[in-house]
Amino acid sequence: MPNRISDKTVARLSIYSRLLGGFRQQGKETIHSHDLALVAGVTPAQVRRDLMSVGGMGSPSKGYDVTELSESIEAFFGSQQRVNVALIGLGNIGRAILAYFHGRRPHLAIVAAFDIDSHRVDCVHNGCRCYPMHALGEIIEQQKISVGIIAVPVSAAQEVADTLVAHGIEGIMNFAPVPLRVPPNVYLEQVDITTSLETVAYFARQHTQEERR
Amino acid sequence: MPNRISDKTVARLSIYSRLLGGFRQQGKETIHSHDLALVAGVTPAQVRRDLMSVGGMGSPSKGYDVTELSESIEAFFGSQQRVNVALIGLGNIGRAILAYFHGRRPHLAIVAAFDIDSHRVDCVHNGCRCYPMHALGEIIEQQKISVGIIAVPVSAAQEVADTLVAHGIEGIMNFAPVPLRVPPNVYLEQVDITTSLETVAYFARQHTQEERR
DNA sequence: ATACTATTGTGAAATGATTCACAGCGTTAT
DNA sequence: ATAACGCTGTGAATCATTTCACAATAGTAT
Ligand SMILES: NC(=O)c1ccc[n+]([C@@H]2O[C@H](COP(=O)([O-])OP(=O)(O)OC[C@H]3O[C@@H](n4cnc5c(N)ncnc54)[C@H](O)[C@@H]3O)[C@@H](O)[C@H]2O)c1
Ligand SMILES: NC(=O)c1ccc[n+]([C@@H]2O[C@H](COP(=O)([O-])OP(=O)(O)OC[C@H]3O[C@@H](n4cnc5c(N)ncnc54)[C@H](O)[C@@H]3O)[C@@H](O)[C@H]2O)c1
Repeated sequence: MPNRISDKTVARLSIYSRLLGGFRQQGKETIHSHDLALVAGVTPAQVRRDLMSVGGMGSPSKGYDVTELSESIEAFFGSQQRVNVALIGLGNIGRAILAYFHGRRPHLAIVAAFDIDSHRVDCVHNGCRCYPMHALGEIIEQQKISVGIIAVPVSAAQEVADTLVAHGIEGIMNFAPVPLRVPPNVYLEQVDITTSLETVAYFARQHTQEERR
Repeated sequence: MPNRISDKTVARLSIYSRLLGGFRQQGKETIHSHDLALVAGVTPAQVRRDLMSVGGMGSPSKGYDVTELSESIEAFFGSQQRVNVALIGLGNIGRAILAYFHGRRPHLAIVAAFDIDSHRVDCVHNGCRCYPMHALGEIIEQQKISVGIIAVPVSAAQEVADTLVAHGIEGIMNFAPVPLRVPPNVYLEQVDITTSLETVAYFARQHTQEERR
């Protein structure tokens, strides 16, 4: 593969896509890199660079066609083919995520939840059934699930990851604050909220000190 | 300031700190960059680079003293001075976060929550009282709050951010999937879970295609 | 003591991401 | 028509981050 697209670019394309959806609804027909950059909080040059990845088809002095661009990015994300997601761990954060994603993106849906707690198993939250852990392999295969969200305690996270990998999962979003080991052919996204908050606290203090100078 | 420490390094230091805490508890006295790198999922060279920022005091063939290093990083994060955090929006994700951070880090605590919903106001969740929005300025000043977590709907996020900034907040962690505009002296961390999941789904599919080659 | 080994700390090189800057080109005005 | 404008697409430059590679060094064995 000659030019691989970086994860940063992919993340920004997702943001552009969401913003373009808004512009589309409010009837805006064209948009300039400058305007998209402003609302996305990036530079115009970066918008243009990123849009090259999806074959940026803008016109000078008219900018980009909102509908066309929106559809190009959707196509880039493969909206034609559905990605099914499993959620492991229906605790506080698991339930919040399930509620949040319910019915949001048609091509990207949480289709099954799993937990070891027998009180949670067999309940249906937001149109999604919770299965016992031993059903994991069977359901992943049946429902063609390719992405897993890990929302279990730290102590269980690596074991759950191993199980997911063993059943052929190709991407994992992990909320447990522990670095997971997965094979290189599985894409891993760590969402470490503790670390993020600690980083914010650190730089917040830095700013204060700089002002004092 | 000659050498500013990057946000990436700060985030990794937070991870090292947490891992070192574990090693400390289990009585490990020294650790090598290689071992810390393994559990943190980074390279040994990166660990050593990062530790230079906190004045890395390792010894050849003995490695780093776990207790000493742990305390150095804690000091780097300023554990002597408490950082007080406000949470705006006590919905699904707000409550999950409140439950999660309750009593976890002594020097970094959510001390007040805010919501416009009168049903939520005045309740106490996990030892944290929920105040009405109009009390924001007063409580921020009283409790010396310097960091805000935004967990309100997209439509209200920018307005809440502006209010926080107006009351002197210095760092914001934003869960609403919309890029916020804040002045450059306020540190902003976007936690965009939708975008993260979309990125995972994209690269998961990529991996599949590469395997097919 | 002395030699040997394994690991740190860190310049220097490599890699990756962002920004600059401008040629080329629709669009609009005249 | 033609000129003038302002924006896109992109090569090149800059900036940031990671990795390499090795001299310096503390511990260990002989
Ligand atoms: N709540 C938050 O805001 C938050 C923030 C950051 C990180 N996290 C992390 O997310 C994870 C979950 O947090 P939470 O607050 O939802 O915790 P929780 O205790 O409310 O939920 C954990 C769930 O996982 C289930 N579980 C435990 N072991 C399991 C296993 N082996 N297999 C399957 N399910 C299992 C439990 O039954 C429970 O339902 C933790 O690792 C936590 O550190 C949570
Ligand atoms: N739940 C998730 O897993 C999840 C994931 C990613 C992002 N988010 C984002 O986090 C935010 C909150 O999500 P949620 O699921 O908790 O939603 P929610 O509707 O459950 O909670 C929102 C809360 O904010 C309060 N609120 C609304 N307007 C307000 C205002 N102007 N000032 C103060 N409080 C106000 C509401 O009363 C409510 O309690 C949303 O922007 C959502 O997109 C949530």
